[in-house]
Amino acid sequence: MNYWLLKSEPGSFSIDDLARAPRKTTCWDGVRNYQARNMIRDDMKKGDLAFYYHSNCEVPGVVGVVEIVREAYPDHTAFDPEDHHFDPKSDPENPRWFMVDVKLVEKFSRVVSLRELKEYADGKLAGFRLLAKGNRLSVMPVSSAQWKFIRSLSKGK
DNA sequence: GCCAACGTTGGC
DNA sequence: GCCAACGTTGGC
Repeated sequence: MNYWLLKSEPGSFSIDDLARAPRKTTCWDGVRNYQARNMIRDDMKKGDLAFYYHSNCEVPGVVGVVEIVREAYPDHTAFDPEDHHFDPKSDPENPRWFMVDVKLVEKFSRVVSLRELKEYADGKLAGFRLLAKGNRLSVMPVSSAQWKFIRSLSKGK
């Protein structure tokens, strides 16, 4: 089983939006980066767990856990000219972008903020992709050691 | 294949 | 709102 981190802007779709969604499940649409696409398409498996990360907001950080409940399938929002994520270079015959479905497992009782995670950049979280300079990936792998550590932070304080 | 211009991301 | 970092595009 693999662990992941998924970024979402809470202004667009927050963990509370997910909590209110039918079956607490949503399709993770709108990924338009090839590295992220490849991980979604090739490496994300049903049953994998992912941190839900709020980006571009007042307190960026990890806010909960989701489970991958459906493996990669074409991101249909790329086919819709009305959609914000429309990409004319993707078509149903030869889809360029993919998405998975995720289900809410747990919303943390507190935010594990980016600021807090950075405190461990040279220790427990050395090498964590999220903390790498200039990192902009919206989907990234998390090692099991990193997972356990961040999970323990969420339960502390 | 190079690289400048441009758009996006995302912390602050 | 600013701006640095990065990815993509397209002319050559």
